[in-house]
Amino acid sequence: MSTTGKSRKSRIKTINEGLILEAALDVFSRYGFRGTTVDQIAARAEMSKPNLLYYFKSKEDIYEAVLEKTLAEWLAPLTDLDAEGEPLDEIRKYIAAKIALSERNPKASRLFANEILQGAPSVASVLSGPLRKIVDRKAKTIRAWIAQGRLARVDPYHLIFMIWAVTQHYADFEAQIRAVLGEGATGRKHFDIAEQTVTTVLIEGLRPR
Amino acid sequence: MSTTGKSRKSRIKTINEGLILEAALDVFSRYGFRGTTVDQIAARAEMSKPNLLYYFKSKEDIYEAVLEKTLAEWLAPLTDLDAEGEPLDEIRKYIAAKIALSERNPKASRLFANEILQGAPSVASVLSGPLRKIVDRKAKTIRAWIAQGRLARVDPYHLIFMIWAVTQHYADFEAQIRAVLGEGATGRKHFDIAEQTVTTVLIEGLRPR
DNA sequence: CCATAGTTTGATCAAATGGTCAAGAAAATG
DNA sequence: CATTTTCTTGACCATTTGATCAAACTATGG
Repeated sequence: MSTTGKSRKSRIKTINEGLILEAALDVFSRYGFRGTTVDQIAARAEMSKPNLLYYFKSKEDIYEAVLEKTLAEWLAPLTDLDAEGEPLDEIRKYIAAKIALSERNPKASRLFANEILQGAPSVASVLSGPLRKIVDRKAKTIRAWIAQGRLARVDPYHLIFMIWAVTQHYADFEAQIRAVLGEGATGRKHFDIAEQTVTTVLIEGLRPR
Repeated sequence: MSTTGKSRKSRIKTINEGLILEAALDVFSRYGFRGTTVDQIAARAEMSKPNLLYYFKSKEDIYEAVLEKTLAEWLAPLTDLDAEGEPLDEIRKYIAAKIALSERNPKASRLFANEILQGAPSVASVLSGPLRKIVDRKAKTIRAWIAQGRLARVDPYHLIFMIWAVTQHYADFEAQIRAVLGEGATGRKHFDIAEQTVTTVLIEGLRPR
């Protein structure tokens, strides 16, 4: 979509679609698909409901759009795990990237969490298709590292699940973490400690013995 | 309204309240409070909607009841972490207990996850009250273990968060795990590998150095 | 400054939803 | 077995919700 293409988006259209997707992420990430109303999204986007439905035909269309936009970013870091690199370094980098993502865009994480909690009705095919393919590939990489004695003997799949769990937890359970640490526990310092703790335990736990 | 005591519950009442709470856990754990309808709960409980509302005044009443019933069980294992025990053993037991809970009652975990994702509107006071108190106490225990050189130097709070994350992940993200591992990956074997992986990495990662 | 394409909204609709109520059916009680 | 209490439900209600539409408004290119 450039200035010359056949279907150039008007300025207004671009802006409004952006506003809608942003508002939709806000609401869907909190209440899930069924718990969200179109009025809520429209209100957050400061737009009338019919106007919102002028840009997206239905609530489901909005959901699909915001989910797709989010999913790519959310799953990308795993691809960067490099078989040629030093195993513990690669894993450390992966953890750092995922925690950074949780800090920068927690709503994306929660949107995804909500979708999975509800049984992944909209992304089931992505999970058992593309995602599974990447994970299978990376599992092979990890297995190779283990065979070379450069990593502790652990199940590669569950290792990946563990990393997902501990990194996304900071976005998904933010409310709980804030309550336990006290409201003052916001900001970068808290994420730094989190990353350091997670990294230390996992890396030491994965060191070959 | 009784024979002896001041408020003995009739057989039918006991049975039906149980059916309702079970059905409610089923639906709330999947769709969250806002995404759940009273009709859905009534249908799962094989009961008419007015009849259901005869036992619980409102949707919110049902939610509070099922949440409270679940919360106690869900948070209990942490209490058992014993300052007098061997640190790595205690943590191993705690992990085992939490994973067992995820396997036995994944819906409870998902109910809780949904509540937290939505900002913990109904359990905020529990989180910043009783839960926080327990966690503070256990954090002190962990700190003492570290001071005695019996545990690696990590932040106690984030260690607890890590354990919550990796154990509850198997319940909360079940749909994703099934998709990635293939549908055949159900059953106890898969949970055994999970527990072994999680335990190995965390325990080795926490061994004092 | 007109014409066309793109944008916005008030009014409206059918379906879904949380909740009520009166009246009937079943249990418990004496 | 008569009566009182508990339980159950069909019918109903006010709101909310997803979606539509015609009419009005605005941007923009010629």
